Amino acid sequence: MTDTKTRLLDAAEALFADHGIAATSLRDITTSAKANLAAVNYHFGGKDGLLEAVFDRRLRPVNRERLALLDAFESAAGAECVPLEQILYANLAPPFRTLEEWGESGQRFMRIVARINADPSSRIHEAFLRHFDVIRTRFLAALGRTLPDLDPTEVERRFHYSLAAMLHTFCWGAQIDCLCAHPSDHRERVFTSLIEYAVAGLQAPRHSIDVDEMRRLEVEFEGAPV
Amino acid sequence: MTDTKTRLLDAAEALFADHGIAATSLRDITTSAKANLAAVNYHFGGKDGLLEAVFDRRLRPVNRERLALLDAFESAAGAECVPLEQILYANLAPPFRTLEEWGESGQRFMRIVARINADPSSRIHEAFLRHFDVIRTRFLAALGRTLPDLDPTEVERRFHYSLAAMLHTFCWGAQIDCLCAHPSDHRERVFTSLIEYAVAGLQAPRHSIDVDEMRRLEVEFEGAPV
DNA sequence: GTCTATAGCATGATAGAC
DNA sequence: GTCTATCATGCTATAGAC
Repeated sequence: MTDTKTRLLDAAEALFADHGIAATSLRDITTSAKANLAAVNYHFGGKDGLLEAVFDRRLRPVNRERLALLDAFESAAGAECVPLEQILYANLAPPFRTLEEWGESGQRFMRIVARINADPSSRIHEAFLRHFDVIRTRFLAALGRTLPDLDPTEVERRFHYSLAAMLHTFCWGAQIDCLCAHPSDHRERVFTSLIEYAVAGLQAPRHSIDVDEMRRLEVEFEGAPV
Repeated sequence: MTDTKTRLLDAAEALFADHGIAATSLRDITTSAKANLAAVNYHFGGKDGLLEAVFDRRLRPVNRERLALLDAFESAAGAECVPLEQILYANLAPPFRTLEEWGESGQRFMRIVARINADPSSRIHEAFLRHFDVIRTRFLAALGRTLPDLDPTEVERRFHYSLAAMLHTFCWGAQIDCLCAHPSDHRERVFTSLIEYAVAGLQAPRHSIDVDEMRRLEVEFEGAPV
């Protein structure tokens, strides 16, 4: 039998992911972990501490690996800028590897991450964001070097779009048909698909679309029978 | 004074968005709405009914407008396929318009949508998804016609990436510096930025990246000093 | 370090007067 | 349609035995 602390973390991770964080009570967790109700307060100081410990445990190694990968690619590039696909690979490969190595548990964890990310009102949201401070800075810098002609504001926007696509995939991967149509090579395909999409998006030419023209088209058809 | 039902909807929308759904009690809502505690059960049958009514109220007109726009562009295209940017415009313009027309209230609503979307365990999640059944089918069909050479599975994946970028923007728009650096023309810029990014992403060439090569590069640097 | 027991409070829902 | 009053349940957190 693993120790109480680990059993609590495992149980909390599973329940938070499956039923939501707010909907999961300490009773649910301690019952599932076959631990005592008071154990949570003893080991983690409360529910918030437990939640923080849950994502600390997995997020820390993932983000360390992300930085290591970016370092490696930057070394390989020397004075050149790092190719876009390598920057995205450095960002995506570690969580995907976690998904594989941790199995069900990894999938559940990613769903928790997606949920906290979408809920800025969560009390631990700030602590959550702090995990990404360095990541954000380093990856934005790398992207800026590779896309020198793009307004830094626009670089940041597009970086966020790419992160959103990734998080959405982790959150929905198990449920959207198209994302798991072929279970065997599923993850590998999605991984490649995400990078291809984001590389193209990040490189999108500016002023390539004419919004006003579509507005005109829209007005033309206003009041047309629906 | 507006009627109780509307006041309850307004109060619930604001509180759900600002503090989260689970963290908002019926007491918070009825107090804020200057209504009686029992009013929620009378008008909506309970908390879930209220939540469903909250997003029904705004989602229905937005999705109706989406379909109307797509219809208009398909009419304009005749036998041709609808250009990608028009399909994305039809999907994006209605929620952006809502954001403008409803002001603060619209922003809050979008945050609720993003939150429910990221939380598949919510009891009303199924009801939520039903709002998008027709949208999903119609837009996927249009995309498939415009991208005939792309595997339908891949079309669906990329459609999801694009939706994710949009939702993420609605959820974070007010908080990420880069998304609101220039308040005056902020929304117009983000709107255009999103379409440019998604159009490029949807058109991404397949097999344009070599994952294995990056894996080799990674192994080469394995164990390098971090 | 783990347990039992319980304090102290907030919750969603409802019954029934008006 | 709106109110008051209350029920039954669930919650987190803690005190104190072992």
